[in-house]
Amino acid sequence: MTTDDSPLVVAPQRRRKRSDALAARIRDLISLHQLAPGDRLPQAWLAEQEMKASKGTMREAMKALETQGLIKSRTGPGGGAFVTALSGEQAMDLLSNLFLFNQPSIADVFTLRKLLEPTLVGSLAGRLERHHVDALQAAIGLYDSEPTTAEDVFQRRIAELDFHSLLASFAQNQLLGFVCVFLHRLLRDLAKGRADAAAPEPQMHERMLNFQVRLVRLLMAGDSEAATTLTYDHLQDVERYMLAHADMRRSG
Amino acid sequence: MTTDDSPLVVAPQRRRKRSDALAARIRDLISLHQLAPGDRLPQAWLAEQEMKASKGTMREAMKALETQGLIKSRTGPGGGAFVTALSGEQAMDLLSNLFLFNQPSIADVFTLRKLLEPTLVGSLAGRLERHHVDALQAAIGLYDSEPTTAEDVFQRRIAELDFHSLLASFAQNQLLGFVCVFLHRLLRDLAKGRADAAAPEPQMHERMLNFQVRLVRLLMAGDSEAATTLTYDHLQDVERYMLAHADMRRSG
DNA sequence: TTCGCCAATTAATCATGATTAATTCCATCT
DNA sequence: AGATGGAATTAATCATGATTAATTGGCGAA
Repeated sequence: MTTDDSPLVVAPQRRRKRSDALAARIRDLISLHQLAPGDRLPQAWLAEQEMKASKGTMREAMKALETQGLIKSRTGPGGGAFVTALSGEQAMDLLSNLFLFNQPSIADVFTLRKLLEPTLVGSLAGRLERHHVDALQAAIGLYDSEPTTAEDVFQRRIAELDFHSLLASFAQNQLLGFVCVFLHRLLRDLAKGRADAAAPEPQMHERMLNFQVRLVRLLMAGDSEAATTLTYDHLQDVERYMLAHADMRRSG
Repeated sequence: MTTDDSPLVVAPQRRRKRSDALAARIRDLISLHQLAPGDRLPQAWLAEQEMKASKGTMREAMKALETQGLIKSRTGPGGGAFVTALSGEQAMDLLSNLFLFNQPSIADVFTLRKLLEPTLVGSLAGRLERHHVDALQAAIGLYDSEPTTAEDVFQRRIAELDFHSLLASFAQNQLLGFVCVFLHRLLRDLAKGRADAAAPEPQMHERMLNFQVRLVRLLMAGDSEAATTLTYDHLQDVERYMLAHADMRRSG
């Protein structure tokens, strides 16, 4: 290793900003001291002596940590900066920026859904508590008529995704649940981007409803295998529907 | 130490900070004007007149956007704030905070891996370019001897994950690739947390190597099905190994 | 031409107070 | 008791300059 750090050759990374260094330092201190969510950050760390940074720079560092969901600050007596656990919600907000300019295709999303959700749903069989079932029942879109306006169609598609997200949130495997909920979110975003065109298939809503009711029944009965299969078939159906819809839109 | 269950009232969401409102406003402006990565943010937006915020507050807002990976600022003539696309790397950094306090179990991660990676690898069969193969060959850990020290074992486990991440990065389905790479990252973090204990199974390294060589051969031959199966079996093997290792550690 | 130095440009940081807003806690008041 | 009205506390924001650092582009020297 030579002492040659000529910036012309290897200067992709601009020198780290002080505020970033500060944020990293504080993060390290948190993990070093094993602070848990709810714990307060010693104001000594924030006393800008720590790394000779001025008030404003420290403020930026705190803002960065707050944006990362690591801390939250409260005013008032006993206030200050507190460690928090990044919420799934917030994590998805951050993650969604990844696909802001490079949206995945519907097919890509469904590839993942078909691989993950059947297993997820199967794992729920026989494990639903009363409140789970109640929540699912409440989420089932019990409209008695076919949707009429395009807005109607859109609303029900969203409701359908909400139902799946609710299911996913019950998963024991939180990682699995998180990924699935995020996939649903991607689909919602994709749907919003093209909130138009009425339903090409009048019976679709009926089939959705049918699926939800049957699935809950199977889960309560503890029939894991049937629930898995039903979910897979349903996803296949929905994917076909969405792709056809996308095609329609492209050609129309 | 009491467990904190205070927020029964669902936290009356403190009023949004001005800096956050500013950041949101700018994000909206970006999407409204359809700015693409590389585009420069009109300094008019940043002129603190826009929402009568002072310099410091605006600075915080910019820091938030930068942390979210939406912008980057450059000094010098022609400098300023520029729209950027959040990189996968950065996205994983942000996402990893989600599991900082609530780490998933090895079994949970492998549940996802076994569902996703066989399919991913199968999709690569017959699609590898020359440079892909070269990269894979280079990544194959061609050590001729079994690892000796614990550090050795750790290094090779990391190398194995790197190999899988490299594979995943070649996937057509970027979403699938991203999730898999993130799973590997989780495992690396888990491994770092317990970088100890020498290899309980001397032949493990050999089997890993064997897998990598055979897999590349199958992929080049375009045998999707065999590659899929091989990957699944391999994952099963590695999972068993890691779980046994975790058990050892718990009992030791 | 090619290299290195200088000037111009623009963000980053420093410095320093002052003012405003949110929140808690306690002491009255009803 | 329960409501209410302050203090007291602490973050958030405002204001204002000044100084430092990174970067670009051009100009003259090798």
